[in-house]
Amino acid sequence: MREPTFLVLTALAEEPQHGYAVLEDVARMTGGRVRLRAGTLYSALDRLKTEGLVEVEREEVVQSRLRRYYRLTGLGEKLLAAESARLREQAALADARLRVRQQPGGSPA
Amino acid sequence: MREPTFLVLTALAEEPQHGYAVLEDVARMTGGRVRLRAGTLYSALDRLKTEGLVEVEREEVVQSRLRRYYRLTGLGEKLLAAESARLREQAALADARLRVRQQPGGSPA
DNA sequence: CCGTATATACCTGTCATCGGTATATTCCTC
DNA sequence: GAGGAATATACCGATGACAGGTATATACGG
Repeated sequence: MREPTFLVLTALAEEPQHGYAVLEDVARMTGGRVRLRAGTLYSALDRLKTEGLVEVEREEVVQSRLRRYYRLTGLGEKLLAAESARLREQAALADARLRVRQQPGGSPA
Repeated sequence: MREPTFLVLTALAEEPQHGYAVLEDVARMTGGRVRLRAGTLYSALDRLKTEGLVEVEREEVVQSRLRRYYRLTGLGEKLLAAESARLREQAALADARLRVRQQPGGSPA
């Protein structure tokens, strides 16, 4: 799973959101670093829907514009949690190696 | 940066290693989950060398076979540390959202 | 002598993502 | 009321990291 996909799932983890709200949420969560393109977002949502990680919760029409709300499925929740654990583990691996580098001498016993 | 690239940099963080050793190191670090293909590894090393994140430390000939040792550069170290921090932040983001999901009621003031 | 392990390297395909564009409506500005 | 920005969804072509396979050469075990 790549970063944009992970962030889309994260945006939907708390409560259902429509596409444009996800776009803004991701930008806010990352402090403006990640600004998803519309193409990235909607193809990701379609893909995740096909994979059963998200589903359409409801559709609203606000000011003549369609809002399609996506919700994280149970499967999506499990996968996001697993992915999050993997990220933490890899960060820990890298940090441990980098610490040894700064403080040479190999593993301390 | 994708997972294989991150793991290659991590493998080189502690001390220089040659290609095949990186392959085994990554498999060991991930408990066998990630087994890099030779094509993935060597194209990644070439790419990272071009980007200045790794460099060739030395070349040895062991049993008539060339061993090319790669070392993480200072730039590579900085980038790996930054990437590791990013992974931790994203994991924290996802975990926070998932916790709210399990325990509904929004942010607790 | 055949398969496996070590070791590097190339080459083709795939797929997520990027970047741009199209569509439509509402709000704000001039 | 014309033009631009924001909202909202959707399609399309290009890119680039990676997967998977293959080629190469040598050493070792059966």
